[in-house]
Amino acid sequence: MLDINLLRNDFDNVSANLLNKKVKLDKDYFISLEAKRKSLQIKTEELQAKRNSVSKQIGILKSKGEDVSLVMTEVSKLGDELKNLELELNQVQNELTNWMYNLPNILHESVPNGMNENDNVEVRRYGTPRTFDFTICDHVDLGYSINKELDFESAAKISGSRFVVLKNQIAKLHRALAQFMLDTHINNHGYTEVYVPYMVNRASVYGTCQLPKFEEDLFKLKHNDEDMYLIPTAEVPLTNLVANSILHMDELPLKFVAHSPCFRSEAGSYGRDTRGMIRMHQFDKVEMVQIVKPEQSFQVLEEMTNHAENILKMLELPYRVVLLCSGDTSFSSAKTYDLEVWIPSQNTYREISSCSNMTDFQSRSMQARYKNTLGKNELVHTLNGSGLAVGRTLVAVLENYQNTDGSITIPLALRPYMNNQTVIRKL
RNA sequence: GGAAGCUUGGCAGAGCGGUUGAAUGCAACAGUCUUGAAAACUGUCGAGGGUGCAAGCCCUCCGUGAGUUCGAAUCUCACAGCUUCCGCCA
Repeated sequence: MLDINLLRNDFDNVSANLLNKKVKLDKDYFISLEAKRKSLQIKTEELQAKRNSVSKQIGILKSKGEDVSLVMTEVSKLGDELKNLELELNQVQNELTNWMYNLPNILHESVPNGMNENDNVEVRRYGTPRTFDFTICDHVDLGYSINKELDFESAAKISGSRFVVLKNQIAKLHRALAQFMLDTHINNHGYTEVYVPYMVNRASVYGTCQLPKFEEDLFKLKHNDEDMYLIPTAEVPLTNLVANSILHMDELPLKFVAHSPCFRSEAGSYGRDTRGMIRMHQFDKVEMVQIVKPEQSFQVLEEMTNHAENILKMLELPYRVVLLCSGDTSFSSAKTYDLEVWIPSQNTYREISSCSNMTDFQSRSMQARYKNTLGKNELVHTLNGSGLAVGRTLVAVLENYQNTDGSITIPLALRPYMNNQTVIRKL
């Protein structure tokens, strides 16, 4: 959530910034609601103060054994008026915070302006897409001809569309990828491994700001009359680890990494990426999260992007780094780099990781703070990045490492995780 | 699923319905002493919000939500979480 004081003091600048995210703020609405809130709050607190002091007087008078009936009748009249005021104030405040929760994060000055993904800026490239001297297959055909180890048919039968069943060598390759990614981030990049719940409560999804705006993207469950949500990314449980806490300066930065399934309803993406396992309701991801001091967050974003890139480098997959333009930067993010891996069958780069600096946007809703050098409580900055999406990495490996005979060469980095197997082929 | 106990500040732990936002201890921070550190001593020290140029003043918060009362950490109800015992279970 944005800082409401930013709007009170500098509405026009905030408004101009958010316009780049294609969000138009209603100034009149905000100003009138704020005015209403202010007068109501002042009146309410005045009455509360009066009630408090009179009640205190009653206590003092009674202890002296004096008569209190006169004061009692005076204060008892306050009751109804106060109750109504409190109710009204509550409504106005709810409306205001609700409105606030629907405003996106402010963009960093280094983010280029643009409408959509066409305006994103390529920052750098790694590797050269391989030239094939035979007709290539996409991962669906490859997986089918390798003993149906990539099995969409079975998944459709037992669950529906946008699910996949992996078997035997490909299932093992999928597992190897996740293990390899985890180990690399733990051993080379200094992250702490965390195992997290795959269902979280409502407060957690509010904490990382997926709610209230993106409810329809989530899978929702009922448990004991309470809403539970399947995590759309491990970012939610990992980041909420520091919700409602005050951290010590020396604890920062916190670096968490988790491997988890992710669940997304993909509402509104009908017809997009229907073939293959690019867009699934359930996919695995290795997620990095960092909790850092505000002044370091943009430096850390560069580092975290490098951490994700290292996985692709070690797998020797061609990719490029893209700085998202204003219109393509997500709701909670101030700045985002996407990593796009080369997908031969589509003859293009496809998103495989997204690294974002959420600045204090999430920490404000989570109340995640640290005691700074002045001894003041200050909101931390939170960052997250995929390191990487395991399913899409599997796609990339299958397609980039395919051979004329339909077999797949296993990347060197993964062989230790595959009993030193070198090739996946039809058995 | 059944039964009992518990839930207070960063932690531990007091708290007869009335100047209690909360004793005390630890931790933390600042200072004195010390070549430096430790110890000792002195002082500061919960969070969120409103208002104000500011100093300050005010409001809210003792698991969560309702209720009783002029007044609730303290009483009532519901729910949740934790601990222990029984049942079931991977």
